[in-house]
Amino acid sequence: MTGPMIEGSAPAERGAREPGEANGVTRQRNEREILAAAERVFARHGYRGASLQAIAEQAGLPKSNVLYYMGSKRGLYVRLLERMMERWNALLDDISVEDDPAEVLEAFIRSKMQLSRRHPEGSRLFAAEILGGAPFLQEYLRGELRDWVQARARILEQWAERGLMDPVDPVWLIFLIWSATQHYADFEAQVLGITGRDALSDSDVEEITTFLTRVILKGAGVRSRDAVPAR
Amino acid sequence: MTGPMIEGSAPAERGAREPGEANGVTRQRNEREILAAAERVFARHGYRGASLQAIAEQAGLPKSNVLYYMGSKRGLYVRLLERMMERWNALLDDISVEDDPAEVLEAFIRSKMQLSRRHPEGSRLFAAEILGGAPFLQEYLRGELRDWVQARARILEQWAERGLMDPVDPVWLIFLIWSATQHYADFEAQVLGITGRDALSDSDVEEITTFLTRVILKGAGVRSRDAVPAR
DNA sequence: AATTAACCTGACCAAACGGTCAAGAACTGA
DNA sequence: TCAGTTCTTGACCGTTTGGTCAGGTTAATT
Repeated sequence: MTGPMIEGSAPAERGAREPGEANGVTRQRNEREILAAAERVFARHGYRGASLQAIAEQAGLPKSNVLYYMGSKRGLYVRLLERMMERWNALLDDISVEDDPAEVLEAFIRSKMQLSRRHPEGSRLFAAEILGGAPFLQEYLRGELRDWVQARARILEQWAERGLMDPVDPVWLIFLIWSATQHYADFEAQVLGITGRDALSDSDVEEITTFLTRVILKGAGVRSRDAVPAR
Repeated sequence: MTGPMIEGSAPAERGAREPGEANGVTRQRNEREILAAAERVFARHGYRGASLQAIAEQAGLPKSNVLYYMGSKRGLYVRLLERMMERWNALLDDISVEDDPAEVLEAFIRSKMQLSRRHPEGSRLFAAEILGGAPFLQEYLRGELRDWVQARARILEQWAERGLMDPVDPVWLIFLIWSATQHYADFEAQVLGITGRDALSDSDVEEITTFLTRVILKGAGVRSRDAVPAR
């Protein structure tokens, strides 16, 4: 465990950076290809089940080349997790008690849904990590993410106190939104199998988002500050 | 692919069965131990990531013995999936349009929640299988399970027509219940990390069940046939 | 006491695993 | 042109993988 959570995560500060661009360009292209391939393979098979050989093949490179850029399997995996956490942290970063509950909750559902849709592999990678007991993310869960949830829970509580929504447990409510949206990435195979679709279209996603917004907001008794119940 | 979904699943029809009971007892005990250990390991690492060595260690047996009883890794995995599907199929097997929507939906949420609680490893095993693209369960999803969902969706639609609930898409509603309940098994590590608990107690589960029932039923506009809004 | 079936397991196998390394190819700025 | 860096990759290493097998122990049946 030589530096967990950081290991192979700072590709910028190594060697010279100024020398033109060409080598930087090559590195960028290959790293992008490797990260994309690795995200798919890790998402599908989990950390242990993924093989560098499979990742290399999907990236169209020899295995040695993957190790040249990423250092180790562990480092590659950690780097993917960190990238996904960054995407997650960008979500709903600034909300306050003064905001409109309906607007905020709809924005939360909508942006979470889009995160699952834009990065389905990353979403599944995260799910696989948690499913396996979160060996790499335990600190993050008990620290950063916990604070994130607690802060938003407090706001929900204050909304409830002001009568803007029912006095439901805010943490359970956040988990409800979380699971409902996460489901469409993680359980995609099940959703497609049951609905008989090949893929979810944009309009499917829009329909599901509207459905979730309506049911969850109504279920939590959210009253919009303006009488308009969200477009 | 020599006989998918069936392979190692009929241990009864082999050799003699009548000869007393002692050998049958040994077999039962060892198989139980192996299945339990395998469920844990497969749930944690997925099919590819799980090793027979790890399973054998957890079961307290040499690797050869595991193979003696289970034949192959594939067969063992399939057998676990089938066992989990049986548990699932026992859920909410007989409902009709004449039933009370509130009662049925609460029973669904409650029994699904208990399934996740009673068999968390099996639940995670199933999740890992779906997460990996459901290579072993595709037929099941597109067949049996699809029919199961469609049948229940039709009943929900009829309830909506009779004005017993809002005209929401019944399939999305089933997925919502599914994801919300599944979450507490699959994302247990996250739930515990964020809430700062060591484990979910019975009363936690009861509280969550009540919360989910209230929010989802209210959100779907379910009106109990009797005016009583579910105990 | 002898037979037979069930159970047990260490030794072994080819393949795949993550990772190392040296040697060369390709491109860089001077 | 040339030194210097980055990039590329096949060969290789020790370990682990799923699976086989022969030879053994144990226990019920005759």
